Amino acid sequence: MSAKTERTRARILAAAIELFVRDGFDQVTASMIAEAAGVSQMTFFRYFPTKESVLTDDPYDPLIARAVAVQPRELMPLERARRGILQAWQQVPEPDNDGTRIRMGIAAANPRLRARMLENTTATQEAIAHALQDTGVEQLAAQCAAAACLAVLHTSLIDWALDLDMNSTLSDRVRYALDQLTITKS
Amino acid sequence: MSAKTERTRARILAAAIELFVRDGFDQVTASMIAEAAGVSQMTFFRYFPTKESVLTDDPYDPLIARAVAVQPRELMPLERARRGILQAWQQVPEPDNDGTRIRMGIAAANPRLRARMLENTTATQEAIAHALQDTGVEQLAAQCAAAACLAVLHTSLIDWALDLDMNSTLSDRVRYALDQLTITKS
DNA sequence: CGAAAGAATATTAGTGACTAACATTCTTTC
DNA sequence: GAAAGAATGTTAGTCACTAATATTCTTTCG
Repeated sequence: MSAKTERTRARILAAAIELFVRDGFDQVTASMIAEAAGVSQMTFFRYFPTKESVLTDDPYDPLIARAVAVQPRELMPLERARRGILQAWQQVPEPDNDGTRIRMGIAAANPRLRARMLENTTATQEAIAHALQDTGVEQLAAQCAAAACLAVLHTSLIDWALDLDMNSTLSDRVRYALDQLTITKS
Repeated sequence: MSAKTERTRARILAAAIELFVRDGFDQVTASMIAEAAGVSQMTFFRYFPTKESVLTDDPYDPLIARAVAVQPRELMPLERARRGILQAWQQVPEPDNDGTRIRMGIAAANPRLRARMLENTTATQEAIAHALQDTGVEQLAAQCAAAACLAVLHTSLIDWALDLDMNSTLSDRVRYALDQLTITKS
């Protein structure tokens, strides 16, 4: 119910990553992963609903919405979303540079997987938008602010995952990326 | 090579839309569309590489990149991308409220299709980002500006497609949405 | 300890989105 | 009006994913 389940899951995930790295995501079939992990194809899909979910399932952030809701109401919607995400992000530990970064790197290199990752942020986007709307922001404005911030967050994640030289930390990039949303035109 | 081809394509498209509207995207198979259009399943895939592409293929944007590249270099990257998209958009005719809007409405209601639409903007995003980088903008900054603008554009398209009351035109919304990216904080 | 309950897994078979290979039927052109 | 070339059909196959049912662990409790 738990110990074995977790071991199996870990085995499948490790086998999948290894094959993806070696042969490329599209060249690897679900059956190949299953065989490498010593389970049946059926079992693979019990642990991961889709082949893509091996890479793109990330239990992102329910706390972002709360951080957005708390921002001062005088600010413009975009600025409130921006600051909320920034604050929420600082409370999250820097992701381990082993697993997460490798998985993100594979996903970042594949357009379909990138789109999938963005799709997974839909819930967060809705949550942010609703938090803004609850304090009087118009619907389209709220959706746009949320979408822009998450797009930028997503972009910085990809940039980090693809930067093999590891020039700076992820949170540095997130901060920098979110700053791009500030137009400081004189 | 042309007359017949176009007629066939139109027949397939019309049949697909009708079935999608009646039964829902996921309930309709490619074979059903083919049969309704009086062609073989093979022929369907010759005209539309994927079932999703019936709805999500939009030859929008090669001109956007050019419009971005032309913007004054003194402006911040985000502002340049924003104005470029805005100008490019104004040169495009308001989409016919029949076909386009119905198709977009179906796509907007389905998370997988929304992701597909976003994926299709990848090329445009790269083009915008490169146009900015060619004038000295840093890579991550350029990518962020492009991603934010396209996310907002995408958001306004969805909003328009799902607004059954048709309160305002698409270009009105695009303008409004892009304006959200301007933080006019004192 | 040992059997019954419950979870995890395997097997088999099927659907639906696509693709490749090849044959066949238009259309066009000279 | 036939030859060249394009569009279409047929057949068969792969791969992601699902449903149903059988089977093998694990656990737990008497």
